[in-house]
Amino acid sequence: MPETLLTTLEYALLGLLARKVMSGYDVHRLFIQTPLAHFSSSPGSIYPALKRLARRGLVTDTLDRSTEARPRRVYSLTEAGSAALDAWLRQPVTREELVRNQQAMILRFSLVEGRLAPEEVIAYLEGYRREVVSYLAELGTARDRMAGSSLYERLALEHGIQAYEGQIRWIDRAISQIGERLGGE
Amino acid sequence: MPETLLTTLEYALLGLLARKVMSGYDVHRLFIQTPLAHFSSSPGSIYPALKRLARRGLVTDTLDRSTEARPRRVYSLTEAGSAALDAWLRQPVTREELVRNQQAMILRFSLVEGRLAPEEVIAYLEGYRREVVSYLAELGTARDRMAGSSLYERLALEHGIQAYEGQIRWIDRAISQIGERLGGE
DNA sequence: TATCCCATGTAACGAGTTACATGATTCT
DNA sequence: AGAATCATGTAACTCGTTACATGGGATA
Repeated sequence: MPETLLTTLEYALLGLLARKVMSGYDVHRLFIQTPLAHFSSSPGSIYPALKRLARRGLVTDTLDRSTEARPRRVYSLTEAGSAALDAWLRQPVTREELVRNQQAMILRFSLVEGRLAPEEVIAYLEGYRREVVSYLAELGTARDRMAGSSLYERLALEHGIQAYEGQIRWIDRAISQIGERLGGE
Repeated sequence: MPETLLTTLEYALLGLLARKVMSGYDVHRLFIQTPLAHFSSSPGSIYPALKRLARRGLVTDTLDRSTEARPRRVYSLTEAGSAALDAWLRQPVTREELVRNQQAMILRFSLVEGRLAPEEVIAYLEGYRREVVSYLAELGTARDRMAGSSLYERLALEHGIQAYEGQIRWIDRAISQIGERLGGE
C-alpha cells in the first residue's frame, strides 16, 4: 500500500532506530562522523523528522531521565515503523531512483542486515543491475546523437556512463560475495 | 563576490541561455529529452526559476509574437548573467560539492565550452582530482574502522569508494583529451 | 568566571513537487 | 468534433537550510 510516503531522511532514521534506540543528538553525531549516507546533520532537519515519524506512529519517544541530569528524548521503532522499514527495503530500484536518488538506493541496501534474507538482497541487486543496463543503453544512444556537441559535453556524458558501468562491476562483486556467504554456511 | 547565490537549476538555466535564447517550454523539452543534468522538467520549477533570474537582472524576457499566434516568452542572458555564469564556472570543486552536489560539479564542467580556456578547465579538473583523492583517503580510514559492521554496510561503503576511484580515472582521461586538443592546434 | 560542548529545540525562509488551470493549435 | 500537444503559468504543500534560542555541565 504505501509506496514512498516518507522522505529518504525519515527512512534512514527508521533504519538507524531499528538497530538501537537513539536520541536526536545521537543521530546528529552519527551523521557528522560517518560518511555513510551523507545527510545533513543539522538539528533543523533531524528533530522535525523524528517528530513526524512519532506523529505517524512509526516511532515512540520516551524521556530518559536515568543517565543524566538533563533528560534525553530517545526514540525507538514501533511495530508499524518496523513494517514500514521492511516494506521500503523490499522496494526494487526504479529508473527514477537510479537517476535522481542514488542515495536512497544504496542506503536501502546498507540497512538490510538482519531484515532481508540474502536471497532477497541478491534479487534486489539483480533488479538494480537490470535498471543500470537499461539506462546505459539509453545513454549510449544519447552519446551517438551527440556528435555535434562540444568536447566537454561529450566528456560529461562519459562521466555518467562510466559511473554506471562501475556500478555494474560493483553489483557483480557484491552478488558473488553474498553468494559466497550463502554457500559457506 | 557572490559565492553561490543561485541554485543549481538557476545556473543550469544561465548555461543554457548562454548558448541560445530559450523559452520556458524549450527548457522543459530539453530537460525531458537529454540525460544531461537530470533536472525536474516540471513547469513549477522552471518558470519560477526563470522569473527569479529576471528579477535579479541576470536574464531579460521578451515576448516573441512573430513566429506563432500565441506569444512565447523568451529569455536571454544579460551582461550580469554572463558574468555570474563565468564566476560560477570558475569556482573550484569543494568537498561539500563532491559529497552532496555532484550534479552541480559536472554540470559546471559541461558548460565551459567557449567560456573558459582549456588551461582553466584542466586546472578545474586538477582541483576536482585533489578533492577526490583527499576524500578517498578519508573513506579508506572509515573502511578500516568498520571491521565490526555487516557485510552490507561494508559493501555500501565500497560502492562509494569505487565510484570515486572511477571518477579519478575519468578525470585523468579527460585531462589528457583536453591536452591533446591543446597540443594538436 | 567565562567559555566551550552537550542536548534540545523553534522560526523564517526558500525552493522543488504535485496538481491544477487556461487557451490555442494541430492531429485523428 | 474530439483529443492530444503546445505553451504558459499559479497555488498549496512539504521539506530542508540557516540562524537563533536555551540552559546545564565541563573545562580553562
